[in-house]
Amino acid sequence: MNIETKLTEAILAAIHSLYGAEVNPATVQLQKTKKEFEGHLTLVVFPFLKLSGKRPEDTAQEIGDYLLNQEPAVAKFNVIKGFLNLSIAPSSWIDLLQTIYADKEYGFSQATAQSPLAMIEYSSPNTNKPLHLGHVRNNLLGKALANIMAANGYQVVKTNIVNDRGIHICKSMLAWAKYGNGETPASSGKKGDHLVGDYYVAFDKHYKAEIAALMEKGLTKEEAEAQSPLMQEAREMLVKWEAGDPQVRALWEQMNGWVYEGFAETYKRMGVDFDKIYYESNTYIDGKQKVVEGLEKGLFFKKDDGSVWADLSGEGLDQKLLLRADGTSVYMTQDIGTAAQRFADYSINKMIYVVGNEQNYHFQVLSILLDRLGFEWGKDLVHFSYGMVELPEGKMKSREGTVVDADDLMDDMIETARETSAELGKLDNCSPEEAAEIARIVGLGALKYFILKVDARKNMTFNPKESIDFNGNTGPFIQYTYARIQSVLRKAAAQGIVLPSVLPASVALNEKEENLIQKLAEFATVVAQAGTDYSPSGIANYVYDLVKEYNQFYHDFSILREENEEVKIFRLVLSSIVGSVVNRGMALLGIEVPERM
RNA sequence: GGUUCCGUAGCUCAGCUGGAUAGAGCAACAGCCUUCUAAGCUGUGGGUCUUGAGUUCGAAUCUCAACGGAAUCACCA
Repeated sequence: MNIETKLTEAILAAIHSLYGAEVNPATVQLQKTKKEFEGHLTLVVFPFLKLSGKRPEDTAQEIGDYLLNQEPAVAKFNVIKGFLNLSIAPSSWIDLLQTIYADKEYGFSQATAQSPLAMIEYSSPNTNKPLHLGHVRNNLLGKALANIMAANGYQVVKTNIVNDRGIHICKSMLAWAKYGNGETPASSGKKGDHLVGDYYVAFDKHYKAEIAALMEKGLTKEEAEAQSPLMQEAREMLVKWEAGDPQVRALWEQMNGWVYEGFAETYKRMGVDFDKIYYESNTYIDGKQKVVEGLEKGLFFKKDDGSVWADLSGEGLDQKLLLRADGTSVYMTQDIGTAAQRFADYSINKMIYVVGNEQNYHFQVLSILLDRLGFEWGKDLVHFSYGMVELPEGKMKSREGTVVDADDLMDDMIETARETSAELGKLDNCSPEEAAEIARIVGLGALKYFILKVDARKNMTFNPKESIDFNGNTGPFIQYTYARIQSVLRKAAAQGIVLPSVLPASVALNEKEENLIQKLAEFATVVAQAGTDYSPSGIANYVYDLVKEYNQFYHDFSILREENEEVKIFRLVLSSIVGSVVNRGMALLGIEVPERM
């Protein structure tokens, strides 16, 4: 049993016995003892002064005496002001470690068919351009969140809503048809999403040129934009698409197909995946349907021009458009339709949308609308809102060409990892295949960890040149520690040492070992906390703390050269547990760990 | 202007269900590789936790206000 839980119970018993009072377990504040003081756990006694009617020091002393007599886990204690510092008996540490060691799923809960189902939407790309740095943050957060929810006993469905319709894809299609010479991914050797993205850029270029030419002739910018033949063609194409024009549809399917192939490659490399993908081209009709139903039920209202609105002034918000006067749908309509399809497909208990914080308002509204429309999870939907990724020069602007492409970024990271490994001579004994694999794991690990360790809500700065280094609080540092643990374990195995399944009972622990055990025990709490807080960064920072703690231990105490056989075995087991927890923590973040590096 | 979020070391970030002298990394400086992987370890310097009130025995943490920054308040998605 967890030491903290055990102590909390003992403290409750102490208070009952000493002062005859039942107190709320939440008032028992146990915290880690500060480094400067002796002890492992500290009880804050201030909340109990009213019950004892005594000074803080005396109250702490009384409780300490009681615990020392009644609770075997307490070996000794000291009192400083209102703080009761408890020292835990070594046997309790060993028991705790044994529990963690024996439980391969320590800290995780398995989902059953009865478990609540969480659907997590993330990524949500447009089909007119490749994935960029913003998507990278989204994808990593979404995947990590899915892992964390699963570890907390949810059934998890990962989903993606692809924005595959609208004027943006028509622009790419039109540009390809006009300027493309029939170029395909196969003929050009370009990745499909990049190819389509290039034509999106080409459209913009030609469009800009048209505007400029029209303005030369004396038109205002607005007039020029309205008259641009290219833009008119794009709009006509959208109308044809909506009408189901076979030619336009065929081109649309062909080009989207290229994009999906490209995305699939990027996703695979990034290590993200989906259980179910929805397409807006399929859901927007349902959305309109739902809105019409809502209108009939009197949930929404119609304006004179025929447009349909929701009145949210009761919730302190404005009126929100749901259907245009011409009957076409807007973003909100599509999200309602998507929600309807999802609800029909799965019995969702919790819906989590991983979407940037620029859409906070949208999801506030969506939550209310879904609730009105009768979706059970609508009121409690979670908008897992994350901040923007900025570059040192400022925000990414596609117009200014400062967008960081996801594929390029991963290439760069892996290349940097390869170079660094080579400089350090790490790969001298590896085959080229092994070296490439390690570079991949380390490069991607650096990228993923760098992004995930930051609180998702915050805007973050990403400096491709400087921000990614491999020292300190980074993915490679953690991976490196893991690899070193594996190395020690391999060497031990080579010496014929077999790790026992039961720990030696009477090892004298040093302070570093006690700290490590305490840190390992926190893993379960941290995973649970990350689940309720939707916080991958909580996991990331925990793993770093653990690794840092282990590194100090590693440098202070030799493992394989330890003469006392029992101590050696104990330290090997401790190392292997640290390795296992690090591995599982990183797995929650979607980060691989290498066996050597 | 309304709403939401953020403000902690020179820089990038932890810490936030209120607890003792606020922590890491980077950068700077000084040590440690014939010894389990130096992508490491140790040490030094660096802070009015934006500001001001309030609640409390006790506030970086909770409340309110101000200041600074971001997003949004589109018949774009």
